[in-house]
Amino acid sequence: MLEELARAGNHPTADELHRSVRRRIDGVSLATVYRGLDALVRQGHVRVIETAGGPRRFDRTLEDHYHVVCQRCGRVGDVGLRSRVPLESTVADACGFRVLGHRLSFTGLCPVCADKGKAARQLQDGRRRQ
Amino acid sequence: MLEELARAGNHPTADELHRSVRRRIDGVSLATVYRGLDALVRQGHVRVIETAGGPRRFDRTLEDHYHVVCQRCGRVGDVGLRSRVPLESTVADACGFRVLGHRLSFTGLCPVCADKGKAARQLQDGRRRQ
DNA sequence: ATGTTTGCAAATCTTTTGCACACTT
DNA sequence: AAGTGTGCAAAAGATTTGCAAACAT
Repeated sequence: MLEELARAGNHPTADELHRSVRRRIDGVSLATVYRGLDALVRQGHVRVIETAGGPRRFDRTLEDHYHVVCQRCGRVGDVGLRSRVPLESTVADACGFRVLGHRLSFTGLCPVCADKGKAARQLQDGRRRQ
Repeated sequence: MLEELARAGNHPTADELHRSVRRRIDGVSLATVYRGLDALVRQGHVRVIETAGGPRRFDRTLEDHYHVVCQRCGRVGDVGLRSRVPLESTVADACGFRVLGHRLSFTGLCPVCADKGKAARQLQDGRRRQ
């Protein structure tokens, strides 16, 4: 149900999803979206993407994969790569914690913002040469 | 100045730092701590640790290193390990973004919480056997 | 009738900001 | 007097929660 609506965006925030859902069923509150997402996450149908310093995003791809976050617009992309992170036992030795998992994400620029950046730089170069 | 006070905890949140600072200089507001930290970060004297789903923490260790976050109490430890993360160009190929960096952290249990967990488990085992 | 699901508004938590006042040069 | 730094209170953004009304069984 909410599952169906999740495809309205690829890695939506609760708020984005709320807007999408609202388009078909009017009067759905943001709280309901949060509660629905929470249920779906608890049932394992949806995964949470915790991006540092940004709203939570939700992902209906369940296979293990990493994410790349655009540092300009926040858009999130998938990175289908098997882990190359140091073994957890190695880390445990290095820090004294009992290590249970890791969290890895990449930062950069999405295609759209990379283009914008390029355009801006060319504009500057132009001005400099005037 | 604030630098000096940062050693009141190892990876303090703004709030923890505020409490520490307050102990010596009374009447310092949380806003001032935030403003001071912001300045120190901009000057490169302090680094920010963005922990997924928790308050920001601040780190006066400037060398590159990773962190391990206790999933029970939020305590943060250092992990001095050189990166073994896939090359950024490899990732870029896999996702279409212009990849500029990565963020890696480990999750687990700090020594204190690991002990608590162990104690709790032993208690349960005891009950089960009664 | 009982239990679950909602919408709404208010509370929460972390961080930022507007503003007036103090302190400096 | 102009500039900087501060406290306070309010705003901000994301998420959660209490509660009463709506719905379902």
